[in-house]
Amino acid sequence: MTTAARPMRADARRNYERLLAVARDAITEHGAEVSLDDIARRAHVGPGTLYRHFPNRDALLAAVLADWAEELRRQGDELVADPDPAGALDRWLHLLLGHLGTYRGLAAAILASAGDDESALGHACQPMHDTGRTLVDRARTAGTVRSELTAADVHRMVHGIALITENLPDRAAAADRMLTVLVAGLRPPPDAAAGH
Amino acid sequence: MTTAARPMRADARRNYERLLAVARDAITEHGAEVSLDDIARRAHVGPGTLYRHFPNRDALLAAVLADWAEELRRQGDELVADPDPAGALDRWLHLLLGHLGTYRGLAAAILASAGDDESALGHACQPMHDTGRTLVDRARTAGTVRSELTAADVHRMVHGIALITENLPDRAAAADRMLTVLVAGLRPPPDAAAGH
DNA sequence: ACCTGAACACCGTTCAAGT
DNA sequence: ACCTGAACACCGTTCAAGT
Repeated sequence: MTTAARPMRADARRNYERLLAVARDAITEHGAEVSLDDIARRAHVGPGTLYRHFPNRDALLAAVLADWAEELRRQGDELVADPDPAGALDRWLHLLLGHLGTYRGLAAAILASAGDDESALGHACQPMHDTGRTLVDRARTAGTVRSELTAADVHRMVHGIALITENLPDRAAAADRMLTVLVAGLRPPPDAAAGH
Repeated sequence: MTTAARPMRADARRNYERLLAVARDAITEHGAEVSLDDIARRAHVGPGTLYRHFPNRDALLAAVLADWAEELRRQGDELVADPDPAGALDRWLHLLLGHLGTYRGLAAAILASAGDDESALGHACQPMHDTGRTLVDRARTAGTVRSELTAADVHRMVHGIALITENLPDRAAAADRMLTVLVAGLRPPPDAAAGH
């Protein structure tokens, strides 16, 4: 569902598609905070046309990320079906961190929109958050995640790692080191292992 | 050293002090990304006067944070003198995280300025980074921090926790939970404990 | 030596006028 | 129904003119 199902005038549809393609390129090149004016200019439409199709930056991001979110949801479903709670969660966090590295500024945008029902981006990322909740809750029940942690805590920390590594020259390696720390730290301390 | 030692014309000094006081209030209220124009207006000076005293936002932040950085350096020195490597590092990370929560946007600003020699803020935070490096290196040598981690990794992760918690309603509690995860994850895995 | 504030090049956003 | 682009209220930053 890359495009809306509702019929659209031919020129409007062309503008919509062009804006989406241009936005994807612009965000790839300059990050999620790229100038909306710039996108409109590059798509050869007035700023008003961009706003007609995408009432705010979040809506545009949500549209650009539709396939991105769908792919993450699909892979998340597979992990939810995986019988190993600890392994599935670890793989999910790796997957999530990798996906968050797709565009600069992405982790910050998603973090800011999380839980905001008004935000199109928050809505687009709901399946992702649901997957995380399922996997964290299951791992906590299985005793491989500290009891005091919420799923939101864990997701937020992965977003944090994406945030603080996105401008590093050795981005991927640094992110891996930090995710290893996070994953190790999630485990309950040894003396509490039998408490559940 | 809240003010420069170089002599200054009386009216210039008044403007400097007023800008600093207004900036501190404005940053307390609206975060580190508050409008510089707004600060100039509230201090009853033209924007040019603000720029004359503080050539950019980083310079203003560095001036506002002078006492902040000094206090952190002082407490860091005490911890460097502490004979317990693991305990001193843990207390330092708690201290740092608490200090980063003083102003919204502070962690992001410091993170962006870290290692930039042109940045006044980067310069102001150098003692803080040095303290962290000393404490992390010592703990790593003592075998209580994973060998692959750099001091920058650890500091960055603390900044990340400050970043992702700064807008939460239960900011302090969430930050504590996350720091516990980080501190636990820093430890080398059990099977590598004897490797050093 | 320092201050002032107009001016510039940008933003995001809105909206009256067009087709 | 949709597009256009001028207009508005903001930015950060610079600089010629004042004192």
